[in-house]
Amino acid sequence: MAIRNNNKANKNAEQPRSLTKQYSFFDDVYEVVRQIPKGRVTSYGAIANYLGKKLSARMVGWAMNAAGSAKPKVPAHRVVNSKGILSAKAHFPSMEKLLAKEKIKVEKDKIIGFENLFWDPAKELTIE
DNA sequence: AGCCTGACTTTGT
DNA sequence: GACAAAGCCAGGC
Repeated sequence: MAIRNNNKANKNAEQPRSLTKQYSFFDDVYEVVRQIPKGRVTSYGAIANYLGKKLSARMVGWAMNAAGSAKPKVPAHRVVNSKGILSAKAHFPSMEKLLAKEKIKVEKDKIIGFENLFWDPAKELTIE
């Protein structure tokens, strides 16, 4: 499918995990999510894939759960599942409204023109 | 340490 | 196209 992206050259993530601070895989997720351009969306799988595919898409969703408590705002509303459905809406009801502000049309919890608005970090961010 | 859960994805029936 | 099952790995208890 068009959405899938078996990128394998992303092992060398540019995210420094060292430093004195505690590093979490969550931080990577937040960072990627924040890179999502306004008016565009991506999927959990795409993010997981970008972070190294070793991870699973569930972790991204799990990270989003904590994202609500993240200090910098994380546009979790721009992250949906592979079908373009607002699966996160159940935990983040305001996302539909936020999407509307970005001119993203949603019908029955599904993003209209999802494939067109899809933003794949592994592709768009040009990994090295 | 061990078991359960989860904002997912893919594959098979 | 709808439903079921398995794989995924980090956190919470």
